[in-house]
Amino acid sequence: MLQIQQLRDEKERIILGLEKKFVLNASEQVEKAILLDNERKEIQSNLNKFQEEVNKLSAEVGQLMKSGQKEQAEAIKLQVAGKKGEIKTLEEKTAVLEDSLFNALVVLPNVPHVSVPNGRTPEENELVESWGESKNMPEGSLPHWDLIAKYDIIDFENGNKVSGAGFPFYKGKGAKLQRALINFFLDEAEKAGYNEMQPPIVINKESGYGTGQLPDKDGQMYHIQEDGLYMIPTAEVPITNYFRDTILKETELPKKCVGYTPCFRREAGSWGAHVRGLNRLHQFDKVEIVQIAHPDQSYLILEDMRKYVQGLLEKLNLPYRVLRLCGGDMSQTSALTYDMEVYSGAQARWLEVSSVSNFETFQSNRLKLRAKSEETKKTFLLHTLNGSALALPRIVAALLENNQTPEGIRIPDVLVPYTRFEWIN
RNA sequence: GGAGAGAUGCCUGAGUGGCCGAAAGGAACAGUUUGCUAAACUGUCGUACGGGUAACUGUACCGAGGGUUCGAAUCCCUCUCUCUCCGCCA
Repeated sequence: MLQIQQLRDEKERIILGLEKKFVLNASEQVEKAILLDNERKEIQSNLNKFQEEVNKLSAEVGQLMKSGQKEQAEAIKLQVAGKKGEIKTLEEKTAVLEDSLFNALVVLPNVPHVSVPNGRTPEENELVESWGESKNMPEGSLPHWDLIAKYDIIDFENGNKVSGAGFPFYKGKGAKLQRALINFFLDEAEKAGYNEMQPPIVINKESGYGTGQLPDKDGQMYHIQEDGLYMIPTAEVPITNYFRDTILKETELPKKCVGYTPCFRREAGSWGAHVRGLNRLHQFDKVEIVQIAHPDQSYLILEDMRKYVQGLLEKLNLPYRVLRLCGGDMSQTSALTYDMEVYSGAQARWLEVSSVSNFETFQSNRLKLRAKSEETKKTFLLHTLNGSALALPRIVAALLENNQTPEGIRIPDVLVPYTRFEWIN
């Protein structure tokens, strides 16, 4: 959520940014929020004056009672009682205004970074770099869903029976490959200085708001109504919320965390073409990296995280490209997002395998995630960043497709110590 | 799930209606001194929203939300959470 102070201080930049994300009536929405806040301030300072008077008078009553001047005390009591109605009214007005202001702010998306390209559709994303040869596979190459069936490593039919579409069983070498990838990703992250965490996979409403999944993506999360809990769509949510309501020391920064969790997405409405096999699931595994950074360093750290993810893809020998998402293709909460896409030769298309983002203060504002400056002794909001490192299903799909041979599927060298087999055949 | 106890600042913990935004101790930070793998002393040490260039100042916050009262950390109600014992259990 944007801060009202940002709207005041950088109105023009905010409005332009919102327009880059195609927010309707951006200028009017910003103006409306500022007006609401002006009104709020006025009423609040009015209320504070009344409260000050009441506090002073009440203190006098105390003094008078002590010195036994009962009658004067009674007179002042009446005075105070007269102001109570006014205070009540002002309090109610303040509450209503605060609520309206919140509602006006919470619907605004984050403002994109200056480097974010203009554009509305995925085609307008900017190609930043690419690695490896993205060639189409030779004649007779199979897409991963056929390979899965051929080697019997993932079972969609029984997943369908037991849970529903999008909840497959991984079997035999398919299951071991999952385990290998998770361990490989966690070990790599640890080497890069990330602290491993195993977070809860259900979260409460407050956490959903903290990282911005609520109210925006309400329908995308599985909701356990009876307990008021949501199943996490990504480990970003519990790990970032771990730092909710905290004031860190500058010397502790940056905080680097990594966690593996299953992720759950309802993906309501987006079922259809292009989602065969592993391309889109309701439950999938992902290793997520999260950093809490000083505002001065967050963009350097973002580059660092991006390079880290690219390094993983290179170790797995998967050809990829890096895109800087355009305004229209970015999420509500992000200020700058890089997508990593791996080329699937057999499907002849790019598959998004990772998304690395800087949220600046958009999440930390709601999270109340701050640090205290050593010099000024003031608190300030920190920047939050995260990225998939990596999400399994599409990595598995790409590995299967790109490494298929007549003899079977070749496991990349770096994974063999984890799988303890070299071929799926 | 049953019974009881509790929730105070970074931590421990005092505070049962006005003198409490809150004692004391610890931790941390700064300074002084003695000196050397530290000690002693002194000082600083919550957050948010307003006003002010600033010093400073007003208000709110003692788990959350309501209530009583001229006045609430302190009394009442509701909720949440924690702990202990019992039950159940991976």
